[in-house]
Amino acid sequence: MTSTQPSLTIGAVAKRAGVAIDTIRYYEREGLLPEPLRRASGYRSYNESVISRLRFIRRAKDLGFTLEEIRDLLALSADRHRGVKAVKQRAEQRLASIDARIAELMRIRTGLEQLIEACPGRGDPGHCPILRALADEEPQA
Amino acid sequence: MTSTQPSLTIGAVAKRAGVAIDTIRYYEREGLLPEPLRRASGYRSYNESVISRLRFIRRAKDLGFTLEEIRDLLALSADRHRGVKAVKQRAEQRLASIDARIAELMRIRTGLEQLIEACPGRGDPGHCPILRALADEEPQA
DNA sequence: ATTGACTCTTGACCTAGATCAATAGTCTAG
DNA sequence: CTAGACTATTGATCTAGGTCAAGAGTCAAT
Repeated sequence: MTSTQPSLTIGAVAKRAGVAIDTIRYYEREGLLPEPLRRASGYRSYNESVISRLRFIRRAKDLGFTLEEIRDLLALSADRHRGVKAVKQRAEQRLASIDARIAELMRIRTGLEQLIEACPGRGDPGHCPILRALADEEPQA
Repeated sequence: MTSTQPSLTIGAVAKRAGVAIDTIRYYEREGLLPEPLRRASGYRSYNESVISRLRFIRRAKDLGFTLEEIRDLLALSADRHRGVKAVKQRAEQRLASIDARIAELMRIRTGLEQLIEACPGRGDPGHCPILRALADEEPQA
């Protein structure tokens, strides 16, 4: 209904989407953005849809998707009906890898916290549990 | 007491510490390992202490310290008395940044999980909440 | 003495996701 | 019409933490 073809320049797109011009060209090279129309001069000519696609990319990045995964999501999102199942699967995979990363960080966190609690913060480095844990005096065989 | 100077080659050190030869030379360039003695031939000649230092580096890496932070820790650990306080502070900073990273991942996790739960996994992509959230139809001004 | 394994240095290459520089051409307001 | 802003392409650079290759020299066992 309100579909116009305003022919945005790359600079205008960059400003409205909040990304750098170079990033837009980079995404185009990487296949995350379709090749835009060109003016006679060679200038890229965009319509409004590129703005929402750039926002899609940013949101997906914020959710921890890599650009490669995002390229995949974009392809799936264009596949009516068949795409939805695959998109949900990708999201579930992403969730699992986030959970794994959180668990790993929690494990690290626990170890580090115990060391900090046990360290008096002064005195002989030989008695500092942090340094001792890192050095881990191997037992003399 | 049991201090010998076995004059290890870089290959023997690599094998015993479980790292690649190139990694040892890289750490040396980066200032994480002291420059070792050399034989007349130019071969690096190590004593046992480099093994525990390499283990120190690996453990610190496992705790999420960057090589730069580890270089700092190593310098502090050599500073008797004054070092301990600073080491504890570094560990506390590390803990804080781990906590921040966990919190960020939890936030992402929550958002993603809600989308997954709301997605039926089939049907029209226009109704898939994951795709809708990413696309985020901007309200027509 | 030879041979095969080891080591030396220098410098290039890798991932990911951009960012920047150089040089040339284009657009637009006054 | 011109000045200044904008855009084009190609290719280099950056971070972090290494990894690899080439070419030359060394060591140890036979």
